[in-house]
Amino acid sequence: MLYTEKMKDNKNFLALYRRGRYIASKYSVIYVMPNNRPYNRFGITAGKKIGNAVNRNRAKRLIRLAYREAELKMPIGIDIVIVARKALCEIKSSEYSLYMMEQGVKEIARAIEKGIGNGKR
RNA sequence: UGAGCAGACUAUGUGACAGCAUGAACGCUUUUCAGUUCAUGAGGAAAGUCCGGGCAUCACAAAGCAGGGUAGCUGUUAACGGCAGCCGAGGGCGACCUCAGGGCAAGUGCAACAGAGAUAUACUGCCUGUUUUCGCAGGUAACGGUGGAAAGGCGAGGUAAGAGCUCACCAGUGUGCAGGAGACUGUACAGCUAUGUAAACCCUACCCGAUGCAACGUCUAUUGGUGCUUUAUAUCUUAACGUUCGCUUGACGGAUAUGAAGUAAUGACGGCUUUAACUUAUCGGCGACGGUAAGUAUAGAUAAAUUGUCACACUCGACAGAACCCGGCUUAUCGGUCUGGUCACUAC
RNA sequence: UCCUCCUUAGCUCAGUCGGUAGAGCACUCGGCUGUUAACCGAGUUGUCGCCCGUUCGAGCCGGGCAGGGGGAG
Repeated sequence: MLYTEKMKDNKNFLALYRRGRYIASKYSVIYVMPNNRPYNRFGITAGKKIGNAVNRNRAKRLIRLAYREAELKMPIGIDIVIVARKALCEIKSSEYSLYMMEQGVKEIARAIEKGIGNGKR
């Protein structure tokens, strides 16, 4: 990935869940928050609810793929965490990529603008 | 042809484009990052973590107790609670399958309800004596019912009635002899009849030190507290304290306080994949397995890699994802293929 | 990676050493009251998580699965 780091620490995840904005859909929940850095930080959550190891790995793969394809359109300087939902492992990958390219990026951009607005207030 | 038994193998395939991880080479560059090309890239259960072993550490890793495990025999193995062959018991017409399969003839405990009586007894009975009868005393345990189990079973003799009291056969126990590596089998004799339950306590034989790769090792930033090591001073003494899951013994370290110096944590790297390895051939063995020869190199990540889309083919694709590594066991699973026995029916 | 515990009525829990499983709340019916609540009386409710085994007989003993909780690094 071009300008993205992996997010590893649990405290970053927790901070994002508490303070970030979220975009929910049938397949996933996307948390975003500006981080004031020259790069993005990216994390994936695939919990036990989704299923066994095969399903969790598949969900992670699909999210990574979709993020890679949509990366160029993303705003820079945000923390982003995608939480997989159960419906994600039953669909084709193209469907989720498409969703990410068309809706996801727009929603993220809008959420970031709002988030910055909130921060200023 | 149908039904059934045992064992082994396999786990969609091919192509195009895009993408991921590791390694090598190339070129760029002080180096790194990024790039190009090539190679390789999950399983039969990778799972559950139920056993066993390697490896590492615990200062020595010791002895006993406690605790835990195993339980026909012989073999196999690094080891095992696995596996193979055999023995015994049970099931199936059979191929074959199942068995925690040592000891209640050491001790203790438990056995509800029913039943006269549950480890010792006498209700209904039978017989003898006595008695007008009722009943009483004695003998006896075959018959009756209860129960999972009633003191060997069944038949004959015997007797007042009966009883292993006697005999034949059978079951069980012990001893001798024969066979076998052994479990055990066969046979002769003897006295005797002994309820079940050790997946109840327990006894016998054998085995087990503990903790787990987030073990552990190397390098390194910072230093307020904390732990450890070294050293100086003071105090206490040969008993206390500390060390190894519990207890005892042994062994080892003298201990505590204060000051000074060093070191550990964090992070990175190693451990991390070449082996009790795999494939083929051959030899030994009924077999598990072992020996020899040749060949092969075949995941190693750390928020964690094998995928996505399209096309074609068919039997239309189940269960499911390595995390230190092996040998098993158990559980999940769409199907398919092959081999060897068995039974029934039909035809020749 | 490893260690432990639990699963019983609709809910919360008892059930020691094996012998047909209970308590409280809830629910149903009747009484009391002008009516409701409270109170009194009576009653219903279990594949003891699932599957094997040991035993004459398992909620209980042994083994294997499943689900859930807690803990250590």
